[in-house]
Amino acid sequence: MLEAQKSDGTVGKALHVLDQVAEFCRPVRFSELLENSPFPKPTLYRFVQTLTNQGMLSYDPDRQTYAMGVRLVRLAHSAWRHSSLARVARPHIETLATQCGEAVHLAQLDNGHVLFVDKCKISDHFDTLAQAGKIAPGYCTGLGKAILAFMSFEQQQRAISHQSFVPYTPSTLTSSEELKRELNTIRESGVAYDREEHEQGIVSIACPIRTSQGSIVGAVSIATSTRRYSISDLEEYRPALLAVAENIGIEAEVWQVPSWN
Amino acid sequence: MLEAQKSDGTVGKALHVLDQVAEFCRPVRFSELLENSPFPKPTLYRFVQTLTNQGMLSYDPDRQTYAMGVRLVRLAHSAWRHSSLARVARPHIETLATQCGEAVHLAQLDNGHVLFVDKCKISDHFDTLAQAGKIAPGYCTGLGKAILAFMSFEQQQRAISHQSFVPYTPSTLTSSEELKRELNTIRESGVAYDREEHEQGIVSIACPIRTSQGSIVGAVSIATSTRRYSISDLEEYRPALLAVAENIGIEAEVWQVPSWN
DNA sequence: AAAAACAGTTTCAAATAATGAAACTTAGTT
DNA sequence: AACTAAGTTTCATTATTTGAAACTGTTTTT
Repeated sequence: MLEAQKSDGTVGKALHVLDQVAEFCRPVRFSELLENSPFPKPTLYRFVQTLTNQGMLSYDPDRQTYAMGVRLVRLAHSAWRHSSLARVARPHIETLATQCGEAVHLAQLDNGHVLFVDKCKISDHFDTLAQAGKIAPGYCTGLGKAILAFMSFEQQQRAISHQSFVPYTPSTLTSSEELKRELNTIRESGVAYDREEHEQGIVSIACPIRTSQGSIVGAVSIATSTRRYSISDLEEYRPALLAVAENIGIEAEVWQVPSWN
Repeated sequence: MLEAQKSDGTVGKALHVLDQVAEFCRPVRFSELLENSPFPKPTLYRFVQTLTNQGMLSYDPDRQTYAMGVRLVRLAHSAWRHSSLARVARPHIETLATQCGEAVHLAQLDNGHVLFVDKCKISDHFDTLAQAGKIAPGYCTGLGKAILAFMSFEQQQRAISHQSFVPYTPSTLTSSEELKRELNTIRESGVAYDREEHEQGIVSIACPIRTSQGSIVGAVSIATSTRRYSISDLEEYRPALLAVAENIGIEAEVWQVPSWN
């Protein structure tokens, strides 16, 4: 499912180990890593040692487990400031969140997955940091579909092939054919919906953030609970959402946020 | 000043390049990197290529610059959840921030530098994410001195040797001797002060977060502006601060947050 | 317009570091 | 005490990294 090392030598392999540890979403033992690893025991062992030395992993001697290291949060600070849309988009999504009183999300795509780079919800403003960096699937979220719909054909093919099509809820799209049909609709209308496809009771309206040349850099969405509003209620914010996405796109271009085209 | 690769082979070198890029605090050209690099041109070139392939760096073709890549924010999400004090400390520092109405900071030490892992200020709650992962010097911040004061002798020596002793303000301690004297005082009193040593007009009171075995895991501080309060006003919050630090220490132990002892 | 300077990229043989089967050392069971 | 599983080390083999030098393309100077 996840892969990234076509032929990037030792460094690529070591980074793959980092991904593996991250995927566990909890501190993990060496033997657990070994089971899911393409590398033989001593090789994996040395990678883990090196990464720990380097502060990319941290080792808990009591529990004998490895977790992601603090050095990453230092490095990511810089990433967040310079390579993500978040810094540029922050004021825009704050305004939008205040305006509609719902959770506003901002995402980029990272290797086929929707990467949340910022979140803004007026009622619980302390959740932000815990959310940034979180990943969600591309095929069953508003943000993901909005991004996928506006990629170039080759990128889209590649990204679609990375999707797992796990049926999270009854409304989840479960095949690349269904997804492609939906993406065509989205490309025409300019807006994507999440109709409880990822989580029961959560719906959202999302739209792509693009540069003036039309290259996709990310997506914004407004999410809400079905207990409060329906999809059609969210329609109300459509113009505001589109306007925000456009403004972010323009600013991102000026600030030269890297896109993937 | 920064170093981390004793002998960690190719992977260590590649990660050193990442650090280099991060240090620039802005998108950087290959040639700029080369000037500050211990590696010969083709070697550095290949590292940068590999890291870009891997999404650890991102390349802007228009400006021909490299910046930290989005993959880092994904990886750091996991780091923040599992290796940092932040998750455990969050409720405690929120309470403290509400109580005193000033900015509360949480830090760990990363290679001799104070690494902000969380920040909580009631009046501008959207600054959090932008702050997490930021680094500050250890010798001239309340948080840094609180951590340094309670390290083992060997660690302290190593950490002190990493300090630059740049005189940010007239009150900055500018030699290891002065710093060591101050650290002794702090070790006795259990509290560290920043008397406008890093930034003119900003003072803080900080105290260490330790496990029951006495090993240091981080520090909490309350910071304020001299235009509103003086150091002696902050004294008022000393008991609350100490209590919060103790509680975080206890919880961190239960949750097995990795320490550096 | 030619020449020079510069930034970025490729080549290739030598040097070095990574590899993994097997052996070994612990720590935890039966 | 014997057994088992997890973690660590060894070492000859193999594959990757290395960097001087050469090359290409772009910009600046003459």
